Amino acid sequence: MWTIGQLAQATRTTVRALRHYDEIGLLRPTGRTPNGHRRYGPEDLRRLYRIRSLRTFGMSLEEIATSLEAPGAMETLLHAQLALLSQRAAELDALRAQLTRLLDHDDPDDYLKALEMTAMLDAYFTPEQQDSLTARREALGPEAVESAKGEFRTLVEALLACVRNDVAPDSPEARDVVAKWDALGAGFHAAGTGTETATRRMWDENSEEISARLPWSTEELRAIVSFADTVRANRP
Amino acid sequence: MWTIGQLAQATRTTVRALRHYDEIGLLRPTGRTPNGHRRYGPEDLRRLYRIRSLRTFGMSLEEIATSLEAPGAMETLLHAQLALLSQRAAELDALRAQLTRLLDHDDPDDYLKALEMTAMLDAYFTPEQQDSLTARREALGPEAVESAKGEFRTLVEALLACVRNDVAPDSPEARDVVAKWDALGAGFHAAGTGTETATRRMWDENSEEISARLPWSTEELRAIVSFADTVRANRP
DNA sequence: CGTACGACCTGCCGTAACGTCCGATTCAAG
DNA sequence: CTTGAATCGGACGTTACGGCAGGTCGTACG
Repeated sequence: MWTIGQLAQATRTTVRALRHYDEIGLLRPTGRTPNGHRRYGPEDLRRLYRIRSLRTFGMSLEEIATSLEAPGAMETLLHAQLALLSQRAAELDALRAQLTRLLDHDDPDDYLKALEMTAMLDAYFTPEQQDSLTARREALGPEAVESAKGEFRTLVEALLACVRNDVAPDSPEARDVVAKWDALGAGFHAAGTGTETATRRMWDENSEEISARLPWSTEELRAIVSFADTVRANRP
Repeated sequence: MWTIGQLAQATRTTVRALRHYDEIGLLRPTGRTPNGHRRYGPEDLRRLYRIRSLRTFGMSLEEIATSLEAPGAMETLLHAQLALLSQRAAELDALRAQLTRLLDHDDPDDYLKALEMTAMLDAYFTPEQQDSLTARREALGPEAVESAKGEFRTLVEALLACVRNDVAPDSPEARDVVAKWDALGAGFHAAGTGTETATRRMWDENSEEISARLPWSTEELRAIVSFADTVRANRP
């Protein structure tokens, strides 16, 4: 039989934790001395060892309580906990990869924009969609991505010119530049992933933020998007 | 300019979280309408994106606040966070391996004893010491471990016989059996790791619990340990 | 014999990042 | 004008304890 201090020292826990376990009914001491001090016996020690062990595996005290009362539930819960640990490990790896990419970025003087982009992507694309996008970019190769950036600028200027000159939405000229525009975007979206509509939503709802890191104003971008919509609507 | 609800929806956060950020001064809205409703501007949105991004990397709101105020601290903090994530990943892997071993154990009908043992090991051996012990066991091979278990039982019985028959602690018979006992234990301890003294402490402080899963009583075990001590003390 | 000290007791507040619920306003629409 | 949705501030709940306050008990020391 041990006092609470002895038990805490023997199991590398704290007196406070043991009192907490007593409070919530997880580990009641075998008895009390006449003056009210807790007395722990060998059975309590064993139970405490089980508790501490399950806690290192990340179980909550409530889960531990139920698993210790229902003997058959133990194996199930341990397997569930293993699955949970594996899942968390996978998530952690993904996060680590993401953070590594961010730190390896070619523009290391300003992480703020990159941070905003990751959060924006998180808000608009599911993890699978993000994987699809990066896979697509990697398949295209970095030089293709760079040339796409250049083409993007050219197309934006061309569309802007159309808008400024009031080019008719059903003219072959307008149709040609919009077709090129759509083809450029399509190169980055795998079919059936929904990345196109997500991109569109992101573009619509964050045009101000997106324009903040592009050399055109919100109004200009909005104008060309609306113009492109009209052109598509007027296609045969 | 957006209301709190619009901002929450656009960034996949919650109204409550935004109010919380306002409360702690992490993200103050640009202004308020005359009636007191919060109004968020583009600058707020960008800041929120940074906040959410840093949060997915596991930073606390306090860390985020400091890193957003001090622009130079950002890179340092991101690297520190990457190191932290890597460390947690390693810990998670170790836990997963431990839990897998426990579930693969050859005695699957009773996890309770195994759980008690893992907690006991955690309490008495540092992680390095535990690694050293398992490495030693694996180097010896499973058949050697099994034969050691048998030899262990034989030696315990021999020591018990010595105690019961009041064999003199300086007799060659006693010295022989204690030498064999020490040699058996030494086979599992790598030199300089401190596992021997840790094992001894564990044995002394948990003799009741250890005896609970051995076919001898606490008193018998205590008696042979004390006898062995005497024999060692009487060695030339 | 008094007292100082250590170990124990109960009870209460604090933590991080919000979730949830409350009653009171205020907005937008019909 | 009324109704439903959105917003406001305030308060409490969550997890697994840490820490502190104020009181009790036993013992060792001067």
